[in-house]
Amino acid sequence: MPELPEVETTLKGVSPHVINQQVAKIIVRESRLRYPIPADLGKLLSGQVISDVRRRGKYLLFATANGHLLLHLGMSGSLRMVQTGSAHGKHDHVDLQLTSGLALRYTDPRRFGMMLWLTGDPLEHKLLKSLGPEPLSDNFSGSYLYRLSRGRKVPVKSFVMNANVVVGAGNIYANEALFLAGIRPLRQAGKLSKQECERLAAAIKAVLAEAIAKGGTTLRDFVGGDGKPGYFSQSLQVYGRGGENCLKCGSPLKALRIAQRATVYCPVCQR
DNA sequence: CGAGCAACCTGCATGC
DNA sequence: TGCATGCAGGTTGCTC
Repeated sequence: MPELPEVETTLKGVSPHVINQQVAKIIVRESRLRYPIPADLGKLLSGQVISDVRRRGKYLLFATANGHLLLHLGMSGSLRMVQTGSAHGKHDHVDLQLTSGLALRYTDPRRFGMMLWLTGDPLEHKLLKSLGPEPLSDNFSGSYLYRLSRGRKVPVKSFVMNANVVVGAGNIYANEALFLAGIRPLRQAGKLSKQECERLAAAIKAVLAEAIAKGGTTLRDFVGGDGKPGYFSQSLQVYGRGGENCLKCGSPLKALRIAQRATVYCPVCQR
Protein backbone atom coordinates (compact mmCIF):
# COMPACT_ATOMS: atom_id res chain seq x y z
CA MET A 1 0.00 0.00 0.00
CA PRO A 2 2.11 2.77 1.24
CA GLU A 3 4.09 5.25 -0.72
CA LEU A 4 5.12 8.53 0.78
CA PRO A 5 1.67 10.19 0.70
CA GLU A 6 0.18 7.14 2.42
CA VAL A 7 2.87 7.29 5.09
CA GLU A 8 2.24 11.00 5.52
CA THR A 9 -1.49 10.35 5.80
CA THR A 10 -0.81 7.69 8.40
CA LEU A 11 1.44 10.07 10.32
CA LYS A 12 -1.23 12.78 10.41
CA GLY A 13 -3.84 10.26 11.44
CA VAL A 14 -2.03 8.75 14.39
CA SER A 15 0.06 11.71 15.64
CA PRO A 16 -2.67 13.42 17.69
CA HIS A 17 -3.36 10.16 19.51
CA VAL A 18 0.20 9.23 20.38
CA ILE A 19 2.12 12.46 20.98
CA ASN A 20 2.62 13.06 24.69
CA GLN A 21 1.04 9.71 25.46
CA GLN A 22 2.64 7.10 27.66
CA VAL A 23 3.19 3.53 26.52
CA ALA A 24 1.50 1.06 28.85
CA LYS A 25 2.61 -2.12 27.17
CA ILE A 26 3.34 -3.62 23.81
CA ILE A 27 1.86 -6.82 22.45
CA VAL A 28 3.83 -8.54 19.70
CA ARG A 29 1.89 -11.40 18.15
CA GLU A 30 4.29 -11.91 15.23
CA SER A 31 7.84 -10.62 15.37
CA ARG A 32 8.99 -11.95 12.00
CA LEU A 33 8.92 -8.85 9.85
CA ARG A 34 11.62 -7.92 7.36
CA TYR A 35 13.92 -7.83 10.35
CA PRO A 36 12.78 -9.44 13.60
CA ILE A 37 11.15 -7.08 16.06
CA PRO A 38 13.64 -6.82 18.97
CA ALA A 39 12.61 -9.14 21.79
CA ASP A 40 13.21 -6.44 24.39
CA LEU A 41 11.10 -3.79 22.65
CA GLY A 42 8.43 -4.01 25.34
CA LYS A 43 10.97 -3.45 28.06
CA LEU A 44 12.48 -0.50 26.21
CA LEU A 45 9.15 1.18 25.49
CA SER A 46 6.95 0.48 28.50
CA GLY A 47 6.47 3.55 30.64
CA GLN A 48 8.04 5.81 28.01
CA VAL A 49 6.28 8.90 26.76
CA ILE A 50 6.18 9.41 22.99
CA SER A 51 7.37 12.97 22.64
CA ASP A 52 7.21 13.26 18.87
CA VAL A 53 6.39 11.39 15.68
CA ARG A 54 7.93 12.27 12.39
CA ARG A 55 8.56 10.93 8.92
CA ARG A 56 11.80 10.52 7.02
CA GLY A 57 11.15 9.15 3.55
CA LYS A 58 8.70 6.33 4.11
CA TYR A 59 10.03 5.65 7.60
CA LEU A 60 8.19 6.78 10.70
CA LEU A 61 10.12 7.72 13.84
CA PHE A 62 8.50 7.68 17.28
CA ALA A 63 10.69 9.57 19.73
CA THR A 64 11.04 8.84 23.44
CA ALA A 65 13.59 10.02 25.98
CA ASN A 66 15.54 6.78 25.60
CA GLY A 67 15.55 6.26 21.87
CA HIS A 68 13.42 6.02 18.75
CA LEU A 69 11.02 3.43 17.45
CA LEU A 70 11.65 3.11 13.72
CA LEU A 71 8.74 1.87 11.68
CA HIS A 72 8.44 1.05 8.01
CA LEU A 73 5.17 -0.16 6.49
CA GLY A 74 6.80 -2.14 3.70
CA MET A 75 4.41 -2.97 0.90
CA SER A 76 1.34 -3.99 2.80
CA GLY A 77 1.64 -2.45 6.26
CA SER A 78 -0.76 -0.05 7.93
CA LEU A 79 -1.16 1.65 11.29
CA ARG A 80 -4.34 2.71 13.00
CA MET A 81 -5.69 3.55 16.40
CA VAL A 82 -7.94 1.02 18.09
CA GLN A 83 -9.47 0.63 21.53
CA THR A 84 -7.08 -1.28 23.75
CA GLY A 85 -8.01 -4.94 23.79
CA SER A 86 -10.25 -4.83 20.73
CA ALA A 87 -10.46 -7.99 18.66
CA HIS A 88 -7.52 -8.54 16.35
CA GLY A 89 -7.25 -10.18 12.95
CA LYS A 90 -4.73 -12.56 11.49
CA HIS A 91 -2.24 -9.90 10.41
CA ASP A 92 -2.53 -7.50 13.32
CA HIS A 93 1.02 -8.19 14.44
CA VAL A 94 1.64 -5.50 17.05
CA ASP A 95 -0.44 -3.41 19.46
CA LEU A 96 1.31 -0.53 21.17
CA GLN A 97 -1.00 0.10 24.09
CA LEU A 98 -1.15 3.58 25.54
CA THR A 99 -2.30 4.56 29.00
CA SER A 100 -5.04 6.62 27.30
CA GLY A 101 -6.97 3.45 26.50
CA LEU A 102 -6.12 3.56 22.82
CA ALA A 103 -3.61 1.33 21.10
CA LEU A 104 -1.55 1.84 17.97
CA ARG A 105 -2.13 -1.27 15.89
CA TYR A 106 0.30 -2.44 13.22
CA THR A 107 -1.10 -4.68 10.50
CA ASP A 108 1.02 -6.16 7.73
CA PRO A 109 -0.06 -9.22 5.72
CA ARG A 110 3.15 -9.53 3.72
CA ARG A 111 5.43 -8.71 6.65
CA PHE A 112 7.80 -6.63 4.50
CA GLY A 113 7.69 -3.87 7.09
CA MET A 114 10.03 -3.33 9.99
CA MET A 115 9.94 -2.19 13.58
CA LEU A 116 13.30 -1.46 15.16
CA TRP A 117 14.68 0.35 18.18
CA LEU A 118 17.31 3.02 17.58
CA THR A 119 19.55 4.72 20.09
CA GLY A 120 21.51 7.87 19.34
CA ASP A 121 20.74 10.14 16.40
CA PRO A 122 18.20 8.22 14.35
CA LEU A 123 19.13 10.03 11.14
CA GLU A 124 22.64 8.60 11.45
CA HIS A 125 21.29 5.06 11.44
CA LYS A 126 22.44 2.96 8.50
CA LEU A 127 18.94 2.73 7.04
CA LEU A 128 18.36 6.50 7.09
CA LYS A 129 21.81 7.94 6.65
CA SER A 130 22.13 7.77 2.89
CA LEU A 131 18.55 8.67 2.02
CA GLY A 132 18.14 11.43 -0.54
CA PRO A 133 16.33 14.70 0.14
CA GLU A 134 12.64 14.99 0.93
CA PRO A 135 10.91 15.64 -2.40
CA LEU A 136 8.85 18.54 -1.09
CA SER A 137 11.85 20.33 0.42
CA ASP A 138 13.97 22.98 -1.26
CA ASN A 139 16.89 20.54 -1.20
CA PHE A 140 15.19 18.67 -4.00
CA SER A 141 15.23 20.58 -7.28
CA GLY A 142 15.84 20.27 -11.00
CA SER A 143 19.44 21.36 -10.65
CA TYR A 144 19.98 18.73 -7.95
CA LEU A 145 18.51 16.03 -10.21
CA TYR A 146 20.58 17.24 -13.13
CA ARG A 147 23.81 17.24 -11.16
CA LEU A 148 23.25 13.82 -9.60
CA SER A 149 22.12 12.11 -12.80
CA ARG A 150 25.18 12.97 -14.90
CA GLY A 151 26.87 9.78 -16.07
CA ARG A 152 24.09 7.55 -14.81
CA LYS A 153 22.84 5.01 -17.33
CA VAL A 154 19.85 3.64 -15.48
CA PRO A 155 16.39 4.36 -16.83
CA VAL A 156 15.19 7.64 -15.38
CA LYS A 157 12.28 5.84 -13.74
CA SER A 158 14.65 3.61 -11.75
CA PHE A 159 16.75 6.66 -10.96
CA VAL A 160 13.95 8.63 -9.32
CA MET A 161 12.72 5.53 -7.52
CA ASN A 162 16.12 5.14 -5.88
CA ALA A 163 15.68 6.38 -2.30
CA ASN A 164 19.28 7.54 -2.24
CA VAL A 165 18.42 9.98 -5.02
CA VAL A 166 15.13 11.22 -3.60
CA VAL A 167 12.76 9.60 -1.14
CA GLY A 168 9.09 9.08 -1.76
CA ALA A 169 8.88 8.43 -5.49
CA GLY A 170 7.43 4.94 -5.39
CA ASN A 171 6.14 3.06 -8.38
CA ILE A 172 2.76 4.76 -8.68
CA TYR A 173 4.08 8.29 -8.34
CA ALA A 174 7.17 7.69 -10.50
CA ASN A 175 4.87 6.64 -13.33
CA GLU A 176 2.60 9.62 -12.77
CA ALA A 177 5.42 12.15 -12.45
CA LEU A 178 7.10 11.00 -15.67
CA PHE A 179 3.80 11.38 -17.49
CA LEU A 180 3.32 14.85 -16.07
CA ALA A 181 6.87 15.81 -17.06
CA GLY A 182 6.47 14.33 -20.56
CA ILE A 183 9.53 12.10 -20.19
CA ARG A 184 9.72 8.45 -21.24
CA PRO A 185 10.56 6.15 -18.34
CA LEU A 186 13.30 4.27 -20.22
CA ARG A 187 15.36 7.38 -21.02
CA GLN A 188 18.84 7.17 -19.54
CA ALA A 189 18.93 9.40 -16.47
CA GLY A 190 22.26 10.90 -17.48
CA LYS A 191 20.93 12.04 -20.83
CA LEU A 192 18.14 14.26 -19.55
CA SER A 193 18.55 17.94 -20.27
CA LYS A 194 18.66 20.55 -17.56
CA GLN A 195 15.17 21.61 -18.54
CA GLU A 196 13.84 18.07 -18.39
CA CYS A 197 15.29 17.68 -14.92
CA GLU A 198 13.50 20.86 -13.90
CA ARG A 199 10.23 19.55 -15.29
CA LEU A 200 10.72 16.19 -13.60
CA ALA A 201 11.50 17.65 -10.18
CA ALA A 202 8.48 19.93 -10.46
CA ALA A 203 6.31 16.99 -11.51
CA ILE A 204 7.43 14.82 -8.59
CA LYS A 205 6.63 17.64 -6.18
CA ALA A 206 3.25 18.29 -7.78
CA VAL A 207 2.17 14.66 -7.84
CA LEU A 208 3.21 13.99 -4.26
CA ALA A 209 1.71 17.22 -2.95
CA GLU A 210 -1.59 16.50 -4.62
CA ALA A 211 -1.61 12.92 -3.37
CA ILE A 212 -0.91 14.05 0.19
CA ALA A 213 -3.68 16.65 -0.06
CA LYS A 214 -6.08 13.92 -1.15
CA GLY A 215 -5.10 11.54 1.61
CA GLY A 216 -3.01 9.15 -0.45
CA THR A 217 -3.96 6.63 -3.11
CA THR A 218 -6.47 4.00 -2.16
CA LEU A 219 -5.61 0.74 -3.86
CA ARG A 220 -7.38 -2.28 -2.53
CA ASP A 221 -8.03 -1.39 1.07
CA PHE A 222 -5.58 1.27 2.17
CA VAL A 223 -6.88 3.48 4.93
CA GLY A 224 -5.03 6.23 6.71
CA GLY A 225 -4.44 6.37 10.43
CA ASP A 226 -7.84 7.96 10.85
CA GLY A 227 -9.52 5.11 9.02
CA LYS A 228 -10.51 7.22 6.02
CA PRO A 229 -9.62 6.17 2.48
CA GLY A 230 -7.46 8.26 0.15
CA TYR A 231 -8.79 9.74 -3.03
CA PHE A 232 -5.74 10.17 -5.21
CA SER A 233 -6.58 6.99 -7.12
CA GLN A 234 -9.23 9.04 -8.91
CA SER A 235 -6.45 11.28 -10.24
CA LEU A 236 -4.17 8.61 -11.68
CA GLN A 237 -3.29 9.36 -15.30
CA VAL A 238 -1.26 6.31 -16.30
CA TYR A 239 -0.68 3.92 -13.39
CA GLY A 240 -2.72 0.77 -13.88
CA ARG A 241 -4.04 1.98 -17.26
CA GLY A 242 -1.79 0.11 -19.71
CA GLY A 243 -3.57 -0.42 -23.04
CA GLU A 244 -6.21 2.20 -22.23
CA ASN A 245 -6.30 5.58 -23.91
CA CYS A 246 -4.18 8.50 -22.79
CA LEU A 247 -6.39 11.02 -21.00
CA LYS A 248 -4.51 13.85 -22.68
CA CYS A 249 -4.10 12.79 -26.32
CA GLY A 250 -6.22 9.64 -26.66
CA SER A 251 -3.54 7.30 -27.94
CA PRO A 252 -3.11 3.89 -26.31
CA LEU A 253 -0.81 3.81 -23.26
CA LYS A 254 2.09 1.39 -23.35
CA ALA A 255 2.83 -1.02 -20.52
CA LEU A 256 6.21 -2.59 -19.82
CA ARG A 257 8.37 -3.65 -16.92
CA ILE A 258 11.41 -1.73 -15.78
CA ALA A 259 13.47 -3.37 -13.05
CA GLN A 260 10.56 -5.74 -12.46
CA ARG A 261 8.16 -2.89 -11.78
CA ALA A 262 5.00 -2.21 -13.73
CA THR A 263 5.53 0.82 -15.95
CA VAL A 264 3.00 2.69 -18.08
CA TYR A 265 3.54 5.66 -20.35
CA CYS A 266 2.09 7.53 -23.30
CA PRO A 267 4.35 7.19 -26.34
CA VAL A 268 2.96 10.44 -27.77
CA CYS A 269 2.95 12.71 -24.72
CA GLN A 270 6.22 11.37 -23.32
CA ARG A 271 9.49 11.69 -25.21
C1' DC B 1 30.94 2.70 -7.51
C1' DG B 2 26.97 1.43 -10.82
C1' DA B 3 23.69 -1.88 -12.69
C1' DG B 4 20.79 -5.82 -12.38
C1' DC B 5 18.33 -8.99 -9.89
C1' DA B 6 16.90 -12.24 -6.12
C1' DA B 7 14.90 -12.21 -1.82
C1' DC B 8 11.69 -11.22 1.95
C1' DC B 9 5.91 -12.78 2.36
C1' DT B 10 0.74 -13.28 1.66
C1' DG B 11 -3.43 -12.35 -0.89
C1' DC B 12 -5.84 -11.95 -4.90
C1' DA B 13 -7.27 -12.38 -9.78
C1' DT B 14 -7.04 -15.34 -13.56
C1' DG B 15 -7.08 -19.47 -16.22
C1' DC B 16 -7.31 -24.40 -16.74
C1' DT C 1 -14.01 -26.43 -6.33
C1' DG C 2 -9.02 -27.02 -6.70
C1' DC C 3 -4.64 -25.93 -8.20
C1' DA C 4 -0.99 -23.46 -10.56
C1' DT C 5 0.56 -19.07 -12.11
C1' DG C 6 1.57 -14.39 -12.02
C1' DC C 7 1.17 -10.08 -10.02
C1' DA C 8 1.08 -6.38 -6.20
C1' DG C 9 2.19 -0.12 -3.28
C1' DG C 10 9.22 -1.34 -1.01
C1' DT C 11 13.80 -1.98 0.17
C1' DT C 12 18.07 -4.51 1.16
C1' DG C 13 21.86 -6.80 -0.17
C1' DC C 14 23.98 -9.93 -3.22
C1' DT C 15 26.54 -10.56 -7.57
C1' DC C 16 29.06 -8.99 -11.64
